Amino acid sequence: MTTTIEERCRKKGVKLTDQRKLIARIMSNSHDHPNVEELHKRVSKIDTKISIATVYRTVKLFEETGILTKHDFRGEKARYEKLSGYHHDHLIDVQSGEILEFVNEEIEKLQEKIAEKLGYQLVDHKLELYGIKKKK
Amino acid sequence: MTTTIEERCRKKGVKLTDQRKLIARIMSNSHDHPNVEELHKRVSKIDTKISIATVYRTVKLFEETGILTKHDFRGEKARYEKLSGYHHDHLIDVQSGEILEFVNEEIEKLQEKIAEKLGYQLVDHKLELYGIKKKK
DNA sequence: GTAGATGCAAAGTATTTGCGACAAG
DNA sequence: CTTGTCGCAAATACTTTGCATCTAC
Repeated sequence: MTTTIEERCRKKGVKLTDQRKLIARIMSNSHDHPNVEELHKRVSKIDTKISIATVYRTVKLFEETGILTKHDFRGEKARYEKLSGYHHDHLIDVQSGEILEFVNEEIEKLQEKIAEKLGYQLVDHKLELYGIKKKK
Repeated sequence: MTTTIEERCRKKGVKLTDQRKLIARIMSNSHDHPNVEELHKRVSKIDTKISIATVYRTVKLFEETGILTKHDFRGEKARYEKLSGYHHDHLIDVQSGEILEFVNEEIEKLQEKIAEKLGYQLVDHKLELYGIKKKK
């Protein structure tokens, strides 16, 4: 895991500082979508000297390097997530704030088709569902 | 058009000030998705005294009243759009910044289905496609 | 007349940046 | 060594808010 990130950094000529390694490691082990403040809190537990400016700089760098993705969910501050191999979208529980991930091939294909019809080649997309839990 | 907005305001007990009427009118006549700064520029041409704070307060109010919707497209400042009767999603040209609107029933239904499968009732969603124009 | 709206400037948030000290390659 | 990074604090960008004044109803 960490090796992969380190390799990716080397390939891009990105210096591997302790701070970056730490942020990479924490994000690799995080299975949620922390915002910068929360991420800073997590890394601070290990490196008490790390500044939030470095966290901001690093997530931005990692986003450009393709290690993290940024999410701007409705009304919230930016959250980050490790870029895992498989693509997925999100469903946000508007009551609890919980975030579920899902994959749906059919919807992916439809999006391509729509873009095509409009004369565009899809380079990216964002699909967010907002819902409330059903009681059975 | 304007009548409708005024009616909606009365129904909600929202006072109809000149500033609000003006903002409503400008948004009704706008067929794009201006951000607050741009909207303030447009209304300022007619009412040179209107403050940007009022524009911020009004778009927020109109959003809650169901007159406008807010969009947070990737990396841009918040944009607003009049809530027209029909629902649509957006395709953003990543090169020119142009925004196209589209409707696709199939995708709407799929989203419902996905939410359902996850045990949720859909209350809202956001679908944005980012693409580059194809040359023929 | 009164509750609520406005304009202004000041205060918040979230994020970025300049700079001298420092560390990676 | 040299180039890029770090921590810090100051700066920026966008948005909200306190307050005295004014306006819709």
